[in-house]
Amino acid sequence: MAEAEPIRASDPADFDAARAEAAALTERILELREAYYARDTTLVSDGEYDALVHRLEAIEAAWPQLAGQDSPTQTVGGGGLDSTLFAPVVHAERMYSLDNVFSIEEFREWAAKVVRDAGPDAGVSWLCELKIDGLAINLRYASGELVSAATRGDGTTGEDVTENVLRIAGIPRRLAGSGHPPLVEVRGEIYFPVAAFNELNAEQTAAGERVFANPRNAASGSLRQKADGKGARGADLMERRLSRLRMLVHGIGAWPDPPVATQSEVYALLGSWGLPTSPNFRVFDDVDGAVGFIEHYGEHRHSVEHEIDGIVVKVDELALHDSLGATSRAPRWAIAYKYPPEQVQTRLRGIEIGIGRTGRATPYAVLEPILVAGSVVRRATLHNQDVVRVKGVLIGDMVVLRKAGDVIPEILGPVLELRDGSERAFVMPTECPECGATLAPAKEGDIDLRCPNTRACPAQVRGRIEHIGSRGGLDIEGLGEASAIALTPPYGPLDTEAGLFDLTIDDLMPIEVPVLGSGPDEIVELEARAASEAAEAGVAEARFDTPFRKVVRPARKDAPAEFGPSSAAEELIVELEKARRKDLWRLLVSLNIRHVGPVAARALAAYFGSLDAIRAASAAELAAVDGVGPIIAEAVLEWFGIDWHVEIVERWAAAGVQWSIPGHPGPGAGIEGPSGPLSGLTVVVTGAVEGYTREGAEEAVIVAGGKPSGSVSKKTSVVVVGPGAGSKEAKALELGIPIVPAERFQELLDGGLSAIVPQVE
DNA sequence: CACCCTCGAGTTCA
DNA sequence: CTCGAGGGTG
Repeated sequence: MAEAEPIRASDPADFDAARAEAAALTERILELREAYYARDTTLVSDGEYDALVHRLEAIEAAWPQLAGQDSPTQTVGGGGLDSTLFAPVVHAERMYSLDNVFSIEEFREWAAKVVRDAGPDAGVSWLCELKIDGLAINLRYASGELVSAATRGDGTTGEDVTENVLRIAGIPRRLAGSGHPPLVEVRGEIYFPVAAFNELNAEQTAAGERVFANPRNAASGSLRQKADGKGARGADLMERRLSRLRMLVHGIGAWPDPPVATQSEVYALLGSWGLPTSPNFRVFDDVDGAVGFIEHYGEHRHSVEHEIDGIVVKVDELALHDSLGATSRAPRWAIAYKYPPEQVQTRLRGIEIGIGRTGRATPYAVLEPILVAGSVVRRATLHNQDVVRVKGVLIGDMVVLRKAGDVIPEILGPVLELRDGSERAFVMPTECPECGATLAPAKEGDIDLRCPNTRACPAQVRGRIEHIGSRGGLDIEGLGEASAIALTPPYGPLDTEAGLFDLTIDDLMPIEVPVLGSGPDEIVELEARAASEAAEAGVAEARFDTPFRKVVRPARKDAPAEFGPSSAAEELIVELEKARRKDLWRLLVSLNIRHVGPVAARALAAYFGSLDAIRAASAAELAAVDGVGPIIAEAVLEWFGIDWHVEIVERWAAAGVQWSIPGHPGPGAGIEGPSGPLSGLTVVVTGAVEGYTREGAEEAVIVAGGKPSGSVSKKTSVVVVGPGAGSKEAKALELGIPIVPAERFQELLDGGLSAIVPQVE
């Protein structure tokens, strides 16, 4: 294996260097290939040629936006494709590739040059369309009949995939209308819709097959399948894959004198022939319009059914195409603006275990840091040991990484081609990395392993305390992840949450945590680093942060420094004081009873009115509450059966926590929510609503008598949509559910749906 | 008993 | 955000 130089994607300064090197490599490889295939000349050894290709692959792995379908790593001779399987087809007119730009600045430079070259009198308009991440295809029609469908290949010669293309929905064998030219080539892109691509990869994973790195590879792989001795299962699978492909056309070739003057008219013509054209294109007569288009789709890449890896900008006037001409590779009248990639490859350095607040052991991937969709990712969850096995990743693998829903990093699978034998399998540890207890399944046959040391495992105590402070719990400002770390062993005094409300400023002041970074599982590493740094500097001790203490008076030469509480410490004590009288349901959530989150807790609190009543209830009485079934009832009973749990309740009560709803008439009463303008309505709030936090908006819905919900379904009555809304708005439209703009949220709260509906389209 | 909702839990980074 | 699983309903 040609072990390439380490390449870092996070350094933008390196990008230009990588791009230049990739261009040079591409040129050299194509030159060697041309000599080999066309002139039967071997200029370098096979080994040297392979080294060049590997180097290019390594660069493309680090900067996927450099890997286009015309890269030598993608075309004949690069990926070990067996081109003999498909008959070669010589395109009637050469299929060009496009030059790329990677910034608005470069795009403007290109546009300025086009305007200059077009001449002073030419009015240039810009046709902008989405660059589909798919596979370029050339359809040849003779007098309206499809005679062949071929891949792009090297631009001159492609592969005949007519058989398979004919099974793709929407590609006509015979063009609609009449007056077709004796010969025309229609250029387009075959692609996998994103939803189908995700399904396909899930199926591949389940079947133990390799995942496709991107929709382009998936489209290519599907289209190159051969119907042969694979049996009924193979044929069926092939049919299923082909039926999921789609195509959009975006150009013509080999037609010397088309009866149109602009590219946009070409699209209208193609549409009239019954060919699928994209609805998402626009023509602008100034460059700013094109820039706006590029920026718009940069933010809405997921609002179309196919993957977009950029925007193609073409000069609309066909006359200018001729006068501008082309270089040897690409036309001068079109350019591809490439967005940064959302799917990348990086090295899997290791797999470690995290312990959650319920004790569940979760393996997560430690990755070579890499830039994906706008942020540097270092870790990604692997859920459990089964998922690790199913994904088939080994420690040391290059892995394909993406951000699911643009947020959560997800490992899709290993890049098998880049294995060199040094990778090793992950072995699930048998001991809790935080407390050393033996991990075991909670029940016979469970996949998840758990740390059984519920009471004392520092990771679990820390997790529970963080949960208590969270928005869905007691919502204590100043009690987040960092404070939870500081308050629990090995740094703080809380070995369980029972003592939370007994904390005083004096307890907080002595706390010290290692100064570097944050994050529970990095602590060990950080301590080591802090210690070694301290040793190097000749200091006796590692450097520590004191989150709850600050120097009040600087030390004079011979006097010791004086300390006082930090504002964080004072805030925490004040917030804890306030928390003692928060709603009963919040206190219930804070007990960390399994399956009891904000919703179940609200139901229980409203029905019973006090913790004593809940504690006194039988399983049947608990399950009588709407939204509570046998499992939750059993979890509640079990929770109260454990001594140290009861101790939490008692110590909190002794510290002034109010375990009841004042004025509640007793069990069984008070099940009616407040009635108001929104009675009986289920309301989903998505995006930003001015004047409200998400929590606050939900609270407001409850006060108005409505039921807030996080997901849109048939049962949803109305969806409030603010700026930044995502898939929920689309879902609401799909289901025909009324949508209310955020500005009118207040009207909705005051007057109910009837105040809004007559004015909603 | 087979659905379809909804809820809970885990999760990443700025 | 996504997954899996609890709970309610036809």
